Amino acid sequence: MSASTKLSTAVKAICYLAESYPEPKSSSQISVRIGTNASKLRQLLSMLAKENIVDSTKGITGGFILKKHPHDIHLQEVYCAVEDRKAFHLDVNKTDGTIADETTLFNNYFLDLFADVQVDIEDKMRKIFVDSIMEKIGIKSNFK
Amino acid sequence: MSASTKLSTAVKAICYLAESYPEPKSSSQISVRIGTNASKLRQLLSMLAKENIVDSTKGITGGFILKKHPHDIHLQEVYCAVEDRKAFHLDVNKTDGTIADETTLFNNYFLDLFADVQVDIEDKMRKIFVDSIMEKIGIKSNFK
DNA sequence: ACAATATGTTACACTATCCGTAACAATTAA
DNA sequence: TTAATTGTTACGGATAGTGTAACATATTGT
Repeated sequence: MSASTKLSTAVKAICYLAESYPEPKSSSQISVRIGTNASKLRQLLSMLAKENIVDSTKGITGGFILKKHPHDIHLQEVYCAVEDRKAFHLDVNKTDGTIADETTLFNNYFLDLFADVQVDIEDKMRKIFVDSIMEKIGIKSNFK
Repeated sequence: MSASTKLSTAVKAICYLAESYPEPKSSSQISVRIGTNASKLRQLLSMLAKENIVDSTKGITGGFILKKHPHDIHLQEVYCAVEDRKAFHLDVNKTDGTIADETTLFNNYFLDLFADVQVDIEDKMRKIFVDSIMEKIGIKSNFK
């Protein structure tokens, strides 16, 4: 899954869990609602569980429930939870084995620039909370 | 070529042309210098030529020369010259044929957000000029 | 006029990544 | 014990990235 797809899919799932709180929802239930397949969804949700954003229980009555208030979940933490690589990763044409030549200096310059961009994006995402998204979409939260 | 690779490669070529100005350099000369293959490089440089950033001449004594002062070239215009798609494109999980449902609302929200990010990035790039990069790398410009 | 060499463009194979799906062990509740 | 769920891994098909080749076109030098 690409980074941006992971983020949007995870947020969709979180919003659905907020709406249906406190009823646990299975991965297949969520998948039919938000249009992703259940297996990939479980991958995302298990990562969210490790960051204590959702809770998961196995067994017949099991499923996922929201663990954190939508007002306290911002996009950056969702992103970091589901994306192992550096967010919105950007590439440069990597040089061959030769040591610190001019091309390497260029690459380092652009890697620094792209890292800066990365920081900007994360700062932006840190200011956006799930409850504001739900409000815009028109979904009511039943959390707590 | 990925968007970010195109940008960094194009800037490398521009810096090299600024350094060797006004001597025209062939795509193969540039390629051995910056470590990309000549064919892909010609693709980038022909796009830069269409935006009047470089000039190209055919024939035995031909090649590419810089047309614009490094102080007047910012990264955003280089990017737009070499990238046809929207810069730093980000994706959402596109919905199937069904019309404006909840998932579509979500996707539109995230597409808007990603477009915002895009604007931020371009604004950042608009403030960075090639001459400042050359200075940091340690390349002297012989333009004009 | 002709040969040599450059750009500009298209195409192709190879590779890596993305995406949906399946499979299965571990766990839990009825 | 049985059924259903999570958590994880793996796999095939599709898509995109990458390096290279090929060739038409244009231009210079002899």
